[in-house]
Amino acid sequence: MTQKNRRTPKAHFAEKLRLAGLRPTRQRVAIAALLLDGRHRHVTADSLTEEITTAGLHVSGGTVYNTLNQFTEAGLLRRVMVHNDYSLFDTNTDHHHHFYEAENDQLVDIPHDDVILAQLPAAPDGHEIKAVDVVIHIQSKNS
Amino acid sequence: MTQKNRRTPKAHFAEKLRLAGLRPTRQRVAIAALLLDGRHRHVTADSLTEEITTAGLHVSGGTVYNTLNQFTEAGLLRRVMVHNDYSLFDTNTDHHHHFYEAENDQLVDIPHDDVILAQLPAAPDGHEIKAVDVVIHIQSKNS
DNA sequence: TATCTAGTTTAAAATCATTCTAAAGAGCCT
DNA sequence: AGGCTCTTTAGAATGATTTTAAACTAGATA
Repeated sequence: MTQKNRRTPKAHFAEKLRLAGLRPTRQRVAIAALLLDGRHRHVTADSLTEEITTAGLHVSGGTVYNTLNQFTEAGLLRRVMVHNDYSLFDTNTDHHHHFYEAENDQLVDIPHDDVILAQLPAAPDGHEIKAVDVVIHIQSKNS
Repeated sequence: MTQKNRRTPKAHFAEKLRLAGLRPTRQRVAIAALLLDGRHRHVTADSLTEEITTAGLHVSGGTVYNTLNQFTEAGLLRRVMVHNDYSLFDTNTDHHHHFYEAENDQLVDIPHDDVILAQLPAAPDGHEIKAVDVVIHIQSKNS
């Protein structure tokens, strides 16, 4: 069982980063390999750092934050806004929405088509709509 | 022109606070008079502190934060989630949505009826929907 | 392959919004 | 007025994130 996960080799992520306009450094490739493998999930600077450590690697705190921001800027990640305690990033960049349970800080994806916006207001003069985010706040029934 | 704004006297706000389960202290009444006069706007701990100062009053930083949180908890204010730089509070607690322009950190209300949600997913098992927030991210056309 | 340079990473310090603390003060009930 | 609890206060503490300045590296060039 010494076989590493090689389904998606480094070169693939390096290329992905180049296409996104980011120089594929060792750190960025490592983080891309962890976050951009197609699995949809939500991460924080903290949880990502943990993953990196678990993978036997080390990336400085500043770089974790920088990378998360750069990936988001480049459209490889999506920032989810549900509270102001710390930043949440979604590895699913497709257009979709979220359920959020504040009590347990639980975030759950909602497929795009499960929400139908039958009518939207026109953007204010000189502006255009970039994205529409729907957050459905939920709570457990016995509260 | 030494006449003060007395359209909504202190007693009115003290009563409002009592109904909300909050002891009407000098500071809370002062803040209520500034925020709960029916004008719809968005404030931050900072902008509120400024208003208080402009009104010739003083309330400690801790109390400004506590009051904002307590008012929100009591349903007198609504927290708006559009970024994680600092907390934003909306004096309009009616159900409504927002346009948000990140570039200038501009937040604009959208009347409730201007957004029609024709279909929503069912809440996860054991949960119920508490609120649905729609944030329409916009940008100026020449960017 | 050696060299260069702009872009990156690093650890540590700095920032900044927000919360906590312990002591002083103020509603409000009797 | 007395007293009990909840509040306010200034200042310290917290914690996520950003900044710093120096060391490093990807990638282009010679």
